[in-house]
Amino acid sequence: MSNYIERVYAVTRRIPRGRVTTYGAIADYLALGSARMVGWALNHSFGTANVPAHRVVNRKGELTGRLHFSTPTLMQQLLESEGVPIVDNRIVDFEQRFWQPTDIEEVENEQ
DNA sequence: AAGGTGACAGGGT
DNA sequence: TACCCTGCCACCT
Repeated sequence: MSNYIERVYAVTRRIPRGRVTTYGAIADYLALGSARMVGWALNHSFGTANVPAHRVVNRKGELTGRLHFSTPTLMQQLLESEGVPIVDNRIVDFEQRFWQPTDIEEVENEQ
C-alpha cells in the first residue's frame, strides 16, 4: 500500500463524528497530489481499512461518492446517524459542518 | 505507448 | 444559481 494512500486514510480518520471535509481540503493539507487522487485513494478504502470515508464530500457538500458504498444509500445513512442532515444528496448547512484538517481536535474519534 | 477515466476544484459565463 | 471548460495525475486499457 502506498504511503500516499495511508496518509489520506490518516487524515480521514481524524474527521470528527458529525463533521465533514472535502477531497480538495485533504489534498491541500497533504500538499500532495490532487483532489482527484484523494477520491482515488478513498475508493480503495472500501473493505481495506477503518476509514470513515462517508465524511468526505465534494466542495459543494454533495455525496458524490455514495455509489461506491455497498448500497446507494449507505453513505447518507451513516451521516444521518451522526446527526448530519441531508437533502437531495447534499449536506444541509455544509459550511457549518465543514472541518479543516488543520483544525486539530483534542479528542480523537475512532471511526 | 498513447489515450481514456475518475468519489475533484476553480474560474468563466 | 447552474452549467461548461480546463487543469489535475495515477491507473487502466
